[in-house]
Amino acid sequence: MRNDEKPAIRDLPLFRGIMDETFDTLMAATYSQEFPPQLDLFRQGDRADFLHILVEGSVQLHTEWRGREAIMAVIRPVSSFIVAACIPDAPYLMSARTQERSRIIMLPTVDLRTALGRDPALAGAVMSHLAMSFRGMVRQAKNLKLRTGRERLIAWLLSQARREGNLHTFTLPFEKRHLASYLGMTPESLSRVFNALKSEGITLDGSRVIIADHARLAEVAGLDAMMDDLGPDNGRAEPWSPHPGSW
Amino acid sequence: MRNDEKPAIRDLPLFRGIMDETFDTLMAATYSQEFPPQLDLFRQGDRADFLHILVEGSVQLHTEWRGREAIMAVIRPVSSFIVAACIPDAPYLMSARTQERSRIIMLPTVDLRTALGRDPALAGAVMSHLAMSFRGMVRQAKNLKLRTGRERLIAWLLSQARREGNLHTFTLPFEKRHLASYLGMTPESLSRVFNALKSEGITLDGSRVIIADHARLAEVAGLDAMMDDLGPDNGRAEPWSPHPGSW
DNA sequence: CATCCGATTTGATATGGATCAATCTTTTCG
DNA sequence: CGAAAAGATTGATCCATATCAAATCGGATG
Repeated sequence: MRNDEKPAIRDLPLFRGIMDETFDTLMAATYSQEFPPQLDLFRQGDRADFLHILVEGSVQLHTEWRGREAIMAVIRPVSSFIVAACIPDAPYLMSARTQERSRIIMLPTVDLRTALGRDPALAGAVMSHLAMSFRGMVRQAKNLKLRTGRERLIAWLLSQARREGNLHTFTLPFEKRHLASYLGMTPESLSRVFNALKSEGITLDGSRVIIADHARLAEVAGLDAMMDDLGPDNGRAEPWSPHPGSW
Repeated sequence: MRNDEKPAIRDLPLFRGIMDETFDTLMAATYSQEFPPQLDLFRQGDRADFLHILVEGSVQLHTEWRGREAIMAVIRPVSSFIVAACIPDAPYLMSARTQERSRIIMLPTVDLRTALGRDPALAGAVMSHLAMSFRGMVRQAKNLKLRTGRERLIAWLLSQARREGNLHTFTLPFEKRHLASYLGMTPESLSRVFNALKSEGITLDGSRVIIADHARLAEVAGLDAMMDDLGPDNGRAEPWSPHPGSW
């Protein structure tokens, strides 16, 4: 592993509070690898042998069934992924492929498990990570059950703008067909919905998204802290009324 | 809390391996309550003050947005729920209501957190629980993205039959409109799909489901260990080929 | 056991979104 | 730079599923 990567990894939620000794032991057990774009890292059903940490590039977690496929998540650096498969030593539920050239640190689950037994703080960190992962997936399922494709797109665009820190404009971080897949629709439908959104003040210039009036749209679209990932403080503080209309 | 309930609770994945002292301390902090049917236990957005353990009855976790609502999970005894909201001290992402008369043990998150700091085994257990919860929600999201309503229903029926231990017949554990909501469709659609499934050898007698040829259907329907909850050993042992066609 | 009310089913219709096909754009690479 | 490939858009059509309305069914209750 390269030394300039260490600080960022050390600062991951997964490792932040743990003992230096634990961290060093873990890092000593890792392999670091550079992967070309579009490379399959593992497939759903494979035994989860490694905890992965994405240091550079980006990775798609996707799933396939009977010839259909859908992107479940896109990972960006620096973050760990598929922790949940490593803990119970179960097979991966999703496949992974690099989206672009990526550098990935791989930690054998054996070593993770050993460290877990030794450093309670690590267990705590893993716990938090899993809790947040779970909540993220709940959000995704809620989106799929309660919103139409159009609504999911608007919500995603607004959330993404917030994450990027620019409420007015940002560049799509992946191809439109992948966004479509992530949102659970076809590329054709996505294209049409984008067209329809012009009237709402959302315009496209290639892969650049321009949002005319973020605040108004967030209101109209029903952006919701319980359903959308609204940034770092998301769902912690509660500046909204928890029971609208209850008082 | 009633004493005859203790053994079942002690045996929860969440508490199984922990120290007796931890368990006793935790139990001493709990409130036990009996709730009538259809009672709201909490609503999404509420601060997560309690870890819940369902001892008797059944509970629906559901979610609402703009007048639409969907059931995300149905909990049956004995099991803990909404652990994931307690860990990071975040608001509930789902609302809960009793489906029938239910007895619920409530453990203040404060006490849970104290115990977590004292007993590493508890942290381990929570970790496992969260990992499995996450995987369950991934399965649900995969279902929604990759399958049609018809396919989701078939998969659910077959899985349910396995869980109940009778591959041939079982009784629906809740009303059809709730099943529809859980599967992400309207009651009308569910009814029509059931009708269409007669030709596949699935018949309905009131709330009794009869499956003519489970094995054949499981094959035809593409029941999949990576997507369906196939029972206790689900996704652990690997009696299937991880890469169909790879050798 | 008759009544009532909610759950379910059935029917008719509307619509979101998929599919298939063709064209246009952008990127890649010799 | 220019051809080829891949991605995106547009158009036409089809299908799954929602919606709205009405008719049954079935269980709870007095």
